Amino acid sequence: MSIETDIKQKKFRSPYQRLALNLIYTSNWIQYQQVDGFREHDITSQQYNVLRILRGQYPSPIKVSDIAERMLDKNSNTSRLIDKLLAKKLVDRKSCPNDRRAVDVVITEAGLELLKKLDPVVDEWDNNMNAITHEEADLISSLLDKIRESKNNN
Amino acid sequence: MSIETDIKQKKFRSPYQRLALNLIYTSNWIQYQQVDGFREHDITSQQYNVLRILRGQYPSPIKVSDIAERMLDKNSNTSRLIDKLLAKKLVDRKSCPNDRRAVDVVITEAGLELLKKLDPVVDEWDNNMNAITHEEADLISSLLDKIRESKNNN
DNA sequence: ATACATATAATGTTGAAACATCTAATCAGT
DNA sequence: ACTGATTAGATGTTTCAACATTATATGTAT
Repeated sequence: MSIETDIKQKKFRSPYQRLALNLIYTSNWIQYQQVDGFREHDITSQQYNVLRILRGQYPSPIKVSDIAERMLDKNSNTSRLIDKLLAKKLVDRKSCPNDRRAVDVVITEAGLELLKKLDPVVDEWDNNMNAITHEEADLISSLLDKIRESKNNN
Repeated sequence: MSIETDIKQKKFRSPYQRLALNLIYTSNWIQYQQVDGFREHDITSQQYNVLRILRGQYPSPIKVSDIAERMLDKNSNTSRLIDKLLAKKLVDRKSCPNDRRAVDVVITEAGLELLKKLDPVVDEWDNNMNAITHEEADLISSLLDKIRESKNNN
């Protein structure tokens, strides 16, 4: 459905405004799918995001601040997210030997297994985008990059 | 900056996955701007969203459920959002004469004035997208619509 | 070496989101 | 008209997000 129909707004102040609303709306739409899908695995999208970052580094540990830097939601409270993951034994945490302020985090076997189980589910969500081509997806990605880029140079 | 750099992830499982992450990331990025900008006006993005919906109907009233339907975040608790707006005297609320279950909401003069003050600010955010053209913005919008459309038909 | 600034993570607090439940009004079928 | 189902909105509760503050460790300049 067009964004006009979805939010029942006929006119926008500019194509940019329509795009901004569409981006937020579509992002929410994607995230609802995820929240629903992750619920039965007793994990949140943010926790999943952390686990995936940890897998990207595995078997190397990674500091809490580096995790925070890589998250989609830069405001998330990484300390407490890791508390939750630790309670579920999906990650290990130990003080970093080189810098006693820092804390090293590693994904556990159980964490890796959970991700493995979730991979096909997540792939399926992503592939639900196949109403557009790979090339179109890449085109959007590069245009979004361009949008964010320009603002940083203000 | 490219999404690869922003979230420091070099490889994605597919162009669709990169797009999904980019959409969420960019949506968050847009919303942070808004939260910051609205703060000094003592209003949240969601409250702003409600006010804009109300202005779209002005001077007609609109039911709470109709507001909920038009919101970007379909899960928001519209009742309590309107409580907040009422407390700031930005909206009026009265029982709907035709259906005593329903509640009619109208934006007040103060609400309209606030929106008027915010319009140039919001336009400026939207126009920060001018690293891409109007045509490119419309192209993205229509591709996003296509993505959501396909899922509804599953 | 000391003092001050910065970096890192944890914690405290407040308000909102998420979700379920509840009440009242309306509708639909008999 | 009566029953059950549905709709609309409000409210209760728990968890989480947002933001500020704190504690400790490290870096830097004198």
